[in-house]
Parts: sequence; C-alpha cells; structure tokens
Amino acid sequence: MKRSHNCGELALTHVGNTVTLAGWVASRRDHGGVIFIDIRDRYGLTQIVFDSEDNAQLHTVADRLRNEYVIAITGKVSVRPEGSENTHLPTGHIEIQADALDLYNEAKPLPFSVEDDVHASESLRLEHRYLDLRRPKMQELLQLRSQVAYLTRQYFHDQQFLEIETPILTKSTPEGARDYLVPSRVNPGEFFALPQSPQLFKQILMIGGLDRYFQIARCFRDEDLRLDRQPEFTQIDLEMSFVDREDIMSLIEHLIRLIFKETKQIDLPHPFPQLTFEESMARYGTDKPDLRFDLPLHDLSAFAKTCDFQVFRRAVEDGGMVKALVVPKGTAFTRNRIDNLIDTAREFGAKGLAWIKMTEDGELDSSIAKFFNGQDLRTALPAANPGDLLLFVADKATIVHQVLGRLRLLLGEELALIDQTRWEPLWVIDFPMFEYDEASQRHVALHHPFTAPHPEDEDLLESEPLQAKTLAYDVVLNGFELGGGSIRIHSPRMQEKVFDLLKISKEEAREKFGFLLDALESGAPPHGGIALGLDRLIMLLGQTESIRDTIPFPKTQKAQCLLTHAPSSVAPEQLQELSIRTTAKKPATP
RNA sequence: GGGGCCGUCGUUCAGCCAGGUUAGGACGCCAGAUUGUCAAUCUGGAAGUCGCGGGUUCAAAUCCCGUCGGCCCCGCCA
Repeated sequence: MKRSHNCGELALTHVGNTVTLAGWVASRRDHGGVIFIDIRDRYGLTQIVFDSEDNAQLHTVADRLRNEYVIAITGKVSVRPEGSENTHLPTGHIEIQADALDLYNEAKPLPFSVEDDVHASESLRLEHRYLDLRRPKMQELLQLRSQVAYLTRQYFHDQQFLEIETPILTKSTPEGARDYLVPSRVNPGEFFALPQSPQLFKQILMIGGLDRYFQIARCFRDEDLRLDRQPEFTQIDLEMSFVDREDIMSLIEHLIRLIFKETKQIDLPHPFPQLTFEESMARYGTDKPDLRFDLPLHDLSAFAKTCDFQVFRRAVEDGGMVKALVVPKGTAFTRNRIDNLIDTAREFGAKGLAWIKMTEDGELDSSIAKFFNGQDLRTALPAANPGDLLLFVADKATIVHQVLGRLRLLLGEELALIDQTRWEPLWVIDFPMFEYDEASQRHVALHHPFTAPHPEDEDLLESEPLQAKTLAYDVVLNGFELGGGSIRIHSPRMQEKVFDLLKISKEEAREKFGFLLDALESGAPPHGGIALGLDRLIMLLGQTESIRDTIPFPKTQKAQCLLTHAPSSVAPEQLQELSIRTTAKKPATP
C-alpha cells in the first residue's frame, strides 16, 4: 500500500474518496464495537474508524494496535457524524472508515509519549531524540530552519552571490576561541583545526576575485556551553568586495526582515536603529541591549562629585563613575529583597550596591540619605519619581556597566517589564579596536585582528590604541547577539601594524597568517562581511527557550551527545596510527 | 576552575526540613468491560536496589561526606 495523501490534508472536499494514509499511531481509543485511531505524520493527524459491524476481521487487527506502531490504512473519507467534529484539528470534520491495514512495525512501550506538552526531561529527550523529533513542535522548528535556509539561499543567489564551501580541516590560529583539533595520520604530530568561522577563507575568496560569497557554514568552538551556545553551530556567512559597511548592514537587514516577514508575518523596523558601542554601554551597560524594555542607566557622576557621600565622591575622583537604575514602584521592595540585590551585585563584581527609596511624598528613605540633598538628587536624576527605588553603583566604568547592565536584565525579568510580543533589533557600531587584557598584559582585538580601523582613527592606533574605533557592526535582537561583521583590513601594511599592536611577532604572524599577508600583497580589494548565528535566529524566531531545540542532535552542557554517546574512547591501535598518546588520568576503555 | 538548582516505579511529581508502618499520586503499561471518542470512560493488576559509593545511627529516600549525570550562571566564547 502506498500513501495517496498525508495525514494533514484531508477535508470535506475529499469525502467519498478512497485514500491511503501512512504514519504512526498517535492514540487509540477503544469503545468496544468501534475503535478510533489517530494516525500522525509530519503534516498532521487524521482519525481512523474501525467498526466491528462494517469489518469485524479488521476490527480485531486494530485491537492490537498500540501507540507509535507504524501503519498504513486504506479507507473511504467520510463526514463525521453531527456533533462529533473536532474543531481543534484541521482534519476534524472528516474521518477514514478503514478497509485495509498494513502493520509496518510495532513499537515497544516508549520512555515518553510523543506530544507537544513535553513531560520528559531534556536528557531523556536527547537520549531518545528520534522520539523527541516526532513531536510536532520539534518538527515545526526544523521546518522553520529549513525554510530560513531556503530563503537565505534564494536571497543571496538573487543578489549575485556564489555559494562556496570552505574547508572543515583547516589551520589552527592563535587568538579567539579554543580550537577543536584533528590529528593528521600522514603528518605525525601535526593537527588540523576545525574552523571557528570561515573568516580567512572568505577574505581569500575576495582576494581571489569571487566578489560575493556566502555559505551556510558549520563552525566549531571548544568553549563552555550556554543556553545559546553549542560547540558546533551554524552561521549564515558572507563576504563582499568593493563595499562599505552601510552596504553590508543594509543587505543583511533586508534578509532578516525578509525572513521574519515570510516565516512569521512579523514586520521589523526599517531601518534598524543604531547605537554606538559607547552609547550602548553608557545607557544599557552591555553591547547587546534588550530594547524590549527601557530601565536605562543614569549617569550621576557630576552629582556624585559634589555630594557628601565619600564612596561616590572617591569613585569619581579616582576616574570612575556613579550610575543608577530607577526601579519603578521599587519602594515596595522589602529589605530582604534589597539585600538579595546587593548580594547579586557583589557576585557581578561590584563592591556594593547603594540604594535609596524615594517615598510617595518625595523624601529620601535610606541609611545613606543623610549624605544627600534631596533637591539636588532630584535635579540630577529627573527620571526618579515618588515610589521608585534608586540603585547605585560607584566604581570604574567597566564594573559599573557590567553590574548595572546585568541588574537591569534581572529586574526587567523579575518585574515583567519585558513585552514578549515586541521585536527590537538594532545595530551596535563603532566598536573599539582593542581592549586591554590584564591577564596577558597586552592589547587584544575586541572583534578579530582583521577588522579595519575607522579611517579617521588610524592615527590613534599608535598614540592611543584604546581610543581607536573600528568599522565593525553587530546586529542584536531582543538582547541576543545575532551576528557581527566588519570591513576588513585590505592593506598589508595595516595588517602588519595591527599584528604588531597585538604583540604578535613577525615570525608568528608569518607562520600563522603568512598566506593572508602574501595574499594581501597580491592585490586585495577592499572588502567586508558579516555572519549571522542561524541557530540563535531560529531560537528567537521559533520562540523556543534553548538553542538545543533548533539543532536536531545537540550536545549537553558537558559537550556530549546523549544519543550516540560521543565523544568516546578509541582503540589503542587508532591512537597509535595517529602517533597520539593520551595523558588523561583515567584513560577510558573503548 | 567556581556558584546555584535538580536526581524517588517506564515517565512526571509528592514524601526529605523535624530519620521509625507495606515509599504514595497522576500519566503510561497489562487484563477485562465498553458503538462516537479525540486528555475517551469504568473495574482490576503489575511495576521502585529512592543516581552511585561511603559515613552517622538500634534504624537513612530523609542527616553528613564524596562521586556521577542533567540544567542555569560566572570565568571562557578574537
């Protein structure tokens, strides 16, 4: 028996037709003389009726059916008796009167039932992913992912882009994330690295004259996992020649808007708002602000400098700052809750968290109120209203922003300030070229070492490198970094200078990036690009809470696959062939 | 490397703080009944080394220590 229709498409127009459906038994309801079976496939659910009066023999066969058996049935589409329609199902007005049944496979009782309302723990779902993938919600997410990939390919092909694959076995480079390594059997003691991104290859493609490249590229980073981070993930990656950053931002903005419109009928703003890195840090304490709620950071450094509170005054005098969050209706917070906030602020890196309640009659209520002139504070912080709670952090800028930025998010969630129906994309631009890394006592690239500096900041590179801005851009959606890119350095002299500033020696630069430097000497066009995190995009678009739901076979937080039990030990002969000996304390046995 | 939450029949939870009967509910499973259900219903039944190891105790699911696993976070993620 071969199926004539899928399980989601039959309707009143098909009544009278003889059809064949194939799929899984989703549920069985036995009424004695009549048995109802719901048959499920990717497309939907259809009710089958086995009536002992119509076909006694088939009815006894149906009696043996259990959940997740795989069957095909042939029968006549009929109208459901009046009053027994199921308006929750697209196929709820019809049913199939079964005439024949093929049982392809039985299923033993399974560890959890296939339904959207998941009762199973995530580890159980991952261990039996084949069952989990049968759930309509999971199928919907993978369908969404496929649709987005299709729209992306269509969009770039229409714009003259070439889809080009870059190597998975490639060269380990310094800087950036930890590499996944692959031993080379043919070259004992040497290793390939899996790509953290196709960065260098796509630049080489531009130098190779391909002009416009894109790829839906798998990337690998051996770092610890998070809700939105997997060790292997997928980027929508592109690079273009002879463009400026506005060209790339506009191109990718159109793609994102197209994807939201086509898949979810969501209209994103046009154009996306832009914040400089500096503005974003100053106002939200982060470079990936969630703009679905306001609760900004207020700068009170000028006021703090003149107040009597030593902690505030000294912070500013020492080159730091004082900023505040104004928590609406925060006077209702109990002392205990405020103490918890103080603890949290300390965990985030603050020395403390000062607080003042502004009472309904406009007075200051706090143990530190005596240090402040109420009128001066109200003037310095006009956003504060009676009934609000003011939270202050006084420290150097990085700490103030980090602590208040995280408190802002925490309070946004706790106070339900986030409008879940809103979509707030934005660009963050003008990132600094470098930041100073205390650990290694040197400058490190904030983006990556191939990012071009702002033309007008080139002079700052040597004099005040930390002041130099780049032609980089990040696209942020609802507080998640969706992607980032930059205009690249195309001058070999500039590239060497940047390596120099990063304290990468000439020899090391030659060894690790020689091919790029040579390529830049060969006539490199100005170029730039961007990469979007496809998994995160699907997570946001599909409104699911974890990146793991967007990946058919994800890793756990320990970077293991519960389905296949990878990674695993290998036979000693395999290691020997690769000239590898493990130093693991407990060498696992294969 | 660090902090937090969790681990009890196939599944999901209660019981743990205040140690003491036969470890309980729901879903699922099995059997029977049942001709209009779609979370079907009714009756009956089976099902647990309480993650693992050690300790305290007359007695441990419960208290203590260690360990393994899942999740969230910090560090890390150019």
